[in-house]
Amino acid sequence: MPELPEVEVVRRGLQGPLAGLGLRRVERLRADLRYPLPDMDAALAGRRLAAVRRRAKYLLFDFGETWLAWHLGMTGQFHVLPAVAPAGPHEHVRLLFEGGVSLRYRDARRFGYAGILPARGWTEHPWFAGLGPEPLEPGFSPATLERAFASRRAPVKQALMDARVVVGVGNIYACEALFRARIHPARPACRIGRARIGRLHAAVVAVLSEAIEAGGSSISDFLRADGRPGYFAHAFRVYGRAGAPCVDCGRLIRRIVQAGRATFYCPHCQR
DNA sequence: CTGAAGACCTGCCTGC
DNA sequence: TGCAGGCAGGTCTTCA
Repeated sequence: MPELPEVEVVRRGLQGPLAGLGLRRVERLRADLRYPLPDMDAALAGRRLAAVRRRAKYLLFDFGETWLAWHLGMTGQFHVLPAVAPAGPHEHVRLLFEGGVSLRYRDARRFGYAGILPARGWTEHPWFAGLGPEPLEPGFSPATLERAFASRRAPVKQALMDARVVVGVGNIYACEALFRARIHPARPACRIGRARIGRLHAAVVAVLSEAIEAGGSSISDFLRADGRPGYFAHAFRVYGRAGAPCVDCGRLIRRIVQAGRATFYCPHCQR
């Protein structure tokens, strides 16, 4: 499901209803998702949720000294529901807060995963230690892209999706950003000049910001925590549009496969 | 070191 | 209608 905009939209949807609440109990409806689930009840019951944060595509539930990190994988969803609400399909974990509020985790494919981290030093955890800058923070600049691309012969699309270069850019937004920057997705990263790197940086920032503003992209099963869909999918210019006319030049959008992932681009506009 | 491919798992869509 | 096949937004591991 989610790239950075979707995770950020989920974060904002959870922060309002949950921040400040004490956690009573955690129920696991199965022992593992992608990895074995930690004993969240032992680690967190009785603690108060200070805030819901985000790093890359991970949600970080700040319970003071102890944090809960959660990755949604492809199909993970969080829903805030009354504690008495019946379990939805593929519901695997329930966090029961005070006031009859519960947070439910649903995940059809079970690619998601969760871990308990100490608040001090969480950035050293293997999930976070090697990550590149956040794309919407000052640490991400044309200069950081230029450095990261300099030694890379891989196609620029794969370099852009590499979390060591910049976090949060997945398959959809990589395609969209490259279209906006008019760069061919198969061009080797090291063969992109400074001017085009500047355009690509601006395109990444713009497309992610617009997607967050639109509430994320609901392609198949992304839903916000309140159950509403996001609307950015209507704004895709190339993703999922193989055979349809380019919004700029009218020629047909093409689909290729790079490193096992579908790539959509305009062969006329992108060079 | 880099890069490509496979694996994880289920649901949904297409086409026969 | 039924079923096989292909496809899906992310990451991690393995292999060349």
